[in-house]
Amino acid sequence: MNSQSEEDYLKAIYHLEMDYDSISTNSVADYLNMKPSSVTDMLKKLADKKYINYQKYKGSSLTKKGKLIALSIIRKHRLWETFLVDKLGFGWDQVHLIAEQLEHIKSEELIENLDDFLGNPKYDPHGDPIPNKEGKIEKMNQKLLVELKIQQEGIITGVKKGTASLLSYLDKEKIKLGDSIKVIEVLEFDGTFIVEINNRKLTFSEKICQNLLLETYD
Amino acid sequence: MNSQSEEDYLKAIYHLEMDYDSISTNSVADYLNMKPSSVTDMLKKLADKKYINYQKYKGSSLTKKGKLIALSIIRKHRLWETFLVDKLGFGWDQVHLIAEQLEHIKSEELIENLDDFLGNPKYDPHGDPIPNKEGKIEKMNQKLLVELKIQQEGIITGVKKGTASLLSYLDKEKIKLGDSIKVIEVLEFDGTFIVEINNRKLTFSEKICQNLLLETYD
DNA sequence: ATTTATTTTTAGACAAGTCTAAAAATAATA
DNA sequence: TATTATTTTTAGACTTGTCTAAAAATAAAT
Ligand SMILES: [Mn+2]
Ligand SMILES: [Mn+2]
Ligand SMILES: [Mn+2]
Ligand SMILES: [Mn+2]
Repeated sequence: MNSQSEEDYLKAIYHLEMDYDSISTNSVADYLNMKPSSVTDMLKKLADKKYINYQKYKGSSLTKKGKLIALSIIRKHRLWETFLVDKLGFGWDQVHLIAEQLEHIKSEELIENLDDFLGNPKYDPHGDPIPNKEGKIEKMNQKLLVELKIQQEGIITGVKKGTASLLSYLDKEKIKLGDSIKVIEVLEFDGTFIVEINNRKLTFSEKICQNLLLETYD
Repeated sequence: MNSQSEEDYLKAIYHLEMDYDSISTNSVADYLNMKPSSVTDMLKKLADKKYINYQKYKGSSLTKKGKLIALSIIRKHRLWETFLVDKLGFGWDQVHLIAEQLEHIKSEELIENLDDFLGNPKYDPHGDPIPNKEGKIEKMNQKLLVELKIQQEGIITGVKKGTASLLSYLDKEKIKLGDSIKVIEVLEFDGTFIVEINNRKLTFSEKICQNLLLETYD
């Protein structure tokens, strides 16, 4: 049985591996708001358990075993988030901290029953794919809006980390996850995007475009 | 913020106070499968926090503050049990251990939304009353079937602790919580009860009658 | 190629929560 | 009441997960 801490570390390393090749001790510390010395201790323990490949001073990576555990925690996290939004009426910007706790509840049966109860959803309220029981997860062809060319289309799947306030703005503009978005024009002067969503033309600042994630059709 | 351990101790003391006047260190240790020395340590901490009245060698009792915390944990426990049975299709005999974990999730809003989602239930799947947000709990006029006189009626609310197998028997006989039960006859020879449930006459051994809890109308 | 800066690990400490073994207090029995 | 048994507390140890401060390794800059 793995502790809550161990699970959070494995999840952190998994997320960092999405963005970087080699995972440094400091990057894990930053991610988890922990001191590097604490991280070193935990990395040693996770390596003992064969959940990560850890070489002193060189960095870490998940083993197959560790990756499966990380994915099972992410599965639970995203299913609980879906429950909180779909069934309990929470907003997508309110569920993360609660799911951070719920993801550690130990019961195989619980999570499978929850999955069925929710209608076996494929995406969580932030548009992130939910891994299946076997740890298979859809690899998203995800791009930032700012990376799209004129006339290119995509489906809104989420926002970048640390931009929760963007969610409220989208809400206010009645823009939801799953909405289709098409680039009409880009102003060279300040990088402003003119886009079309739900048959409406809207103007997005460059900053918004740098933080809005889309799934594209290529 | 109270730890999971502190919450479990407070809940244990609350339950013990239902059955006994003075709560001994050893009784808490037995209840939680812990060593008495560990309990002493925790009792001191809970007393420091003004959650219990603790006097060396004399025993403990919950303060108003401690009782409110215990009741809030019990509220969460019973709401989660209701969720697991009503929404996720668990049996009443499968939910306790999972609720034992879920009861410690920290979020006021979560539990109030869950309460609404479940339709503000008054009783959990074992027939135990669910405390309200303010810590008010219905005092059940609960009796064992064996205590009823001939012609007296009651509503099945649960079974005594440690008799989980009785639940399966009742299930098999299509008897549910909330069913009304009436004593028709008591055989003096062996204490067998003849009762009426759902317009059926049934025979219950004395042992069953000593473990079946009813709410009576007096 | 040295020197300097950064990253990472080690060493040692601490809090929480548990345990065992022994001492002290209380209760039961002779 | 004196002795014995039981309950409860104390003393000291251990594990987990965290921290600070210092040392060691690696990377960057002169
Ligand atoms: Mn977590
Ligand atoms: Mn999410
Ligand atoms: Mn618990
Ligand atoms: Mn219950």
